Amino acid sequence: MDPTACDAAPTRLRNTPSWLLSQLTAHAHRLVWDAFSATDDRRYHYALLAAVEEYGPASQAALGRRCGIDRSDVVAALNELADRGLVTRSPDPADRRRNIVSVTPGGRRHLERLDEVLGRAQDELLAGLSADERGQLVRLLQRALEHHAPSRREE
Amino acid sequence: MDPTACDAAPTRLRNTPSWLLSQLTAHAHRLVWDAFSATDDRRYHYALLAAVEEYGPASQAALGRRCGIDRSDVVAALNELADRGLVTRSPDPADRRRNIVSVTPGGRRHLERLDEVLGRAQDELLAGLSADERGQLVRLLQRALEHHAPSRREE
DNA sequence: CAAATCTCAGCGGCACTGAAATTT
DNA sequence: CAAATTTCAGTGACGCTGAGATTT
Repeated sequence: MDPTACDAAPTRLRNTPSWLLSQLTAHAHRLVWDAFSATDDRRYHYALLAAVEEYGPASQAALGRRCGIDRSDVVAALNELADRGLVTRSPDPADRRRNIVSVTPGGRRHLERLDEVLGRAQDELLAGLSADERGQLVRLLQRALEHHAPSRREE
Repeated sequence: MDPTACDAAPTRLRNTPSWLLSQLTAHAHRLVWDAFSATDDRRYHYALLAAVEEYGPASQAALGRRCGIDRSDVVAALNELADRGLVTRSPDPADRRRNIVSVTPGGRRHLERLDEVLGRAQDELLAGLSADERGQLVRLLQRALEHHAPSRREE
């Protein structure tokens, strides 16, 4: 029999939100991985570039909080971005514990390229849904996530 | 500042379906992990028990296809379930390449306990959504997944 | 002193690949 | 022969923990 074939999933799984999320997220990760691998990027790279581009130079801890990335993984991902000249790290004169992370012009251009391939991956991911349904899905996900957001504090 | 605080995510991420899915799925995995860890279970255990319970004794390959679990990971998870007496493996006399996996009475009882704690995890996961919205989310996820389902074949 | 930041070392579930042995 | 099944060894992104050094 065809090894790529797929039988119906058990009813328990098919009706369990966390399982459905897991499955669709696995597809998403494959598609995004494929989209990013052409430039040797990973999801953390995109998230950090997007954060520093939108909010301007920030400390590593602040970037990690915005993106939901662990402090430890922020270090590793920024090392790679800095090695490629897409971001720079400089010590914060006002608080010498911190690094100020900035995006370079090359980093901005790189981010725009990632925007394009990521957009195509989203289209493929949600190809089974209409534009209306995609909007519904996004809003439901955002709403569900709000409930799990830790309390907001100032940076 | 509070290290558990959370600033607003970048606009790019907040509007990217794959990122929203990733984030909510991460919460789901944490909640399900916590729910299952009391009995030393993981998601693969539940999925495989659910599959063999619903469709009756089946080969490992068939179980893996139903659950979307790699053949290699099916082996490891079934080893653990069999060690605990929740499933049994016996060679298929009709096709000696295959093992026939069956759930034991203890396995059924175990599955029911997992159903309960998993249900509570789902409630917590979607606490921000109404019952109506939860239904919408489930249907949208199912629809989106159908587009990625490989062609169906007979077992 | 407590707390925050950066860094490094390491862990473990999960999704996956490749290959060997067996059988159809 | 090709293809399917089981098994094992190994890989790597990802989410996370703990600890140390530095600074506030």
